[in-house]
Amino acid sequence: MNKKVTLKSIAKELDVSISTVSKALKDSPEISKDTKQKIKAFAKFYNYKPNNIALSLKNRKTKTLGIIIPEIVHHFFTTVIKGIEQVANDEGYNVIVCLSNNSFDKEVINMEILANGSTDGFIMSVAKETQQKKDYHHLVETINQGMPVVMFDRMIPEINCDKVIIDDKKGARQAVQFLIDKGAKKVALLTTVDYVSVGKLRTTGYLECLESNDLPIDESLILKIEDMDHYAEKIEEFLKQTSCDSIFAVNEHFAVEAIRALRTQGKSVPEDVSVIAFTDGELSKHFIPSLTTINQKGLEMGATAAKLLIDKLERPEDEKELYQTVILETSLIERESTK
Amino acid sequence: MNKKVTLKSIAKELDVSISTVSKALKDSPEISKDTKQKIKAFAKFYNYKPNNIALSLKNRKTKTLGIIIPEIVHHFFTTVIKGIEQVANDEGYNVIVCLSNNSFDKEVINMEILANGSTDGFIMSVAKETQQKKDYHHLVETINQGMPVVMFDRMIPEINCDKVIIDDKKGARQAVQFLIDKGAKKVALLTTVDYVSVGKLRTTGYLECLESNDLPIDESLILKIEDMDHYAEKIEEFLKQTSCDSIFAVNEHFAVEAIRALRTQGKSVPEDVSVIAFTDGELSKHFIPSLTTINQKGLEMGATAAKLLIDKLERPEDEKELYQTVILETSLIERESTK
DNA sequence: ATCCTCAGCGAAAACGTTTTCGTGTTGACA
DNA sequence: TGTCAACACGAAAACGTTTTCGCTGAGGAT
Repeated sequence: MNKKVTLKSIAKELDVSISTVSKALKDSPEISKDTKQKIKAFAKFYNYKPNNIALSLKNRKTKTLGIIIPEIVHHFFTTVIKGIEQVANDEGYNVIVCLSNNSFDKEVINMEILANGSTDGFIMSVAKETQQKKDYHHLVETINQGMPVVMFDRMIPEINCDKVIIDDKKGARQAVQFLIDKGAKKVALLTTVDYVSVGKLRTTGYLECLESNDLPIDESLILKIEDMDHYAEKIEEFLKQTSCDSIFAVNEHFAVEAIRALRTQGKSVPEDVSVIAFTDGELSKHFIPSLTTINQKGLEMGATAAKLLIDKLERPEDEKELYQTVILETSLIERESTK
Repeated sequence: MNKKVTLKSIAKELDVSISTVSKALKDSPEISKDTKQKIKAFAKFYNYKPNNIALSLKNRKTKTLGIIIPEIVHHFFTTVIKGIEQVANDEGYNVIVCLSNNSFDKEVINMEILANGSTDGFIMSVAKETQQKKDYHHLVETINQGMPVVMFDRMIPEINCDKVIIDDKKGARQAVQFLIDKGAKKVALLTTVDYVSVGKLRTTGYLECLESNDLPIDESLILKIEDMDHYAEKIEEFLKQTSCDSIFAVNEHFAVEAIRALRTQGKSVPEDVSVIAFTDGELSKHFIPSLTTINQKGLEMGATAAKLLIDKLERPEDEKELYQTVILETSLIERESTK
């Protein structure tokens, strides 16, 4: 087990000073050709690599980005991570991932731990509980400490930082309009409770679209799901006592369960009922029928967030106070679940 | 923007030495009650938190685990990460995630970067390309440097380190036996090329099971898929020119595409053909028909890997040479795709 | 009055870098 | 021979901790 080689050990071995080794490896003109060559050869032979921790301490930057998300077993979030990772890697950054599991406390703890030197900045989608509690002290504090934060998807309007989101309201309108254009008269909505920001926005989009098409808003066509553990039952029950000609679901899981419920009721998709969903994931692509969806642009969102963050990190101190919100365009992907 | 408070700044402000501050905050008996109280109050008020980087440098440990996986937009890998994250967090560790994208070079680079101080150890599933090339120098080197590595799922038998895997061969036998017990005579196999270790093992399991049941091995019932970009077409073509009464697929995507292909041929699942798959993911659960699967135990695998790694990290130097391979039991989850 | 003890605190090294600022040696030149 | 510049290198500080050791002064014991 060969111990790690350091500048010190090289210096000792070659009987020069640490500074000389450091300079030689950086090709400093201060050092003579002979010495440089000797040191470089030695370093290469023993596979010297500078210690990141020491560098971080010295430079006061870690070259790593902290990602805090509510959940990782989730297609959208993983595509975002992938997007982040790609640009981060290209720019020489690593990513350290923490999960809040939608818990406020875990989100706070994770932020506090990472904020103490472990990362240069954060990319995050806030926990459901945080949105519900409206307690943002951890966010405010880390931002005040000069640590940049970029929020994506589930963000908090009151917090002053960079954001990258999609236009959820517009996406929802796009989806519902698509159904209406195909002749829908009674569009059901499967959504989440209002304190989830994106759920609320999509609900608003749905309502706005009905209104602008002079269609009546029928509360009995709207299901707001709170308990994510038993949503299938809720949907089945809901669909039993409502008749609609199409369904707009705010995520693909709701859509799939709706289709399953419809099928047990003897209705088929898209012949009897059209279904459209937000979030374009694995299920949407492979399900039979495959799902017409509004693409949430995970990859792009992650990439944009990473760019915003790195840009801020590499900018001089005095230019950091300008925050921007990037709104990504959604697109509608037509597949088999609508006719 | 309040700058970070350090021991130094506290010491200066309170007109004591840095050592005194450090000791006071650690409740050392060396420091008088009065002084301790004063310092603690000050530290609390200004929200002092020790700098992780400085601690890492001092302690020569970072309390973070490096995860290197081929791909993150993948249900199995994310469940593994979740499993790792849970136990890591409980033990006070963070995780830093790197993606190899199945590229040998990226795997090597990621390892080298993280190995220089950024992490205390690795949990990894090797890239397909690495398995193909059989170049393991990066693994050997980091292990030789005294950095523990735990491999999961796709592992390399020749490398001496902790491993956690499932018994792929046994799982495959379990799946095929299940089909045979239900009356299958012609079991088709949808698998990957042989250099993917788990693919090969599952193939072997399939062959062994047929043999032990005195069923003939029919090469025309076996499809080995290399190009993961066009597997759907391959499967469709394959199923057109083979007739089978059941299918064993080494992952759920192959299974789903098989079902789709069968359906276009006018065959239904499970009435005409039974389908069973490895890897219990989102698709398996929500597809219609839902898939009978062999559970790959992602969560458990991640948790076990993390435990093994942390255990090794916190063990004294001289006890580290014993490597173990944990084999997780697979379980068969019966759903709608088999009869 | 002298010695010892001990409480309470500070100095300094160490972790591995980078970088600034010396410092000694050489050679050229007057 | 003396001066000066250039060259090649080393010492030391700094990043923020922890920890060992040493120091000082007060108080008690003799």
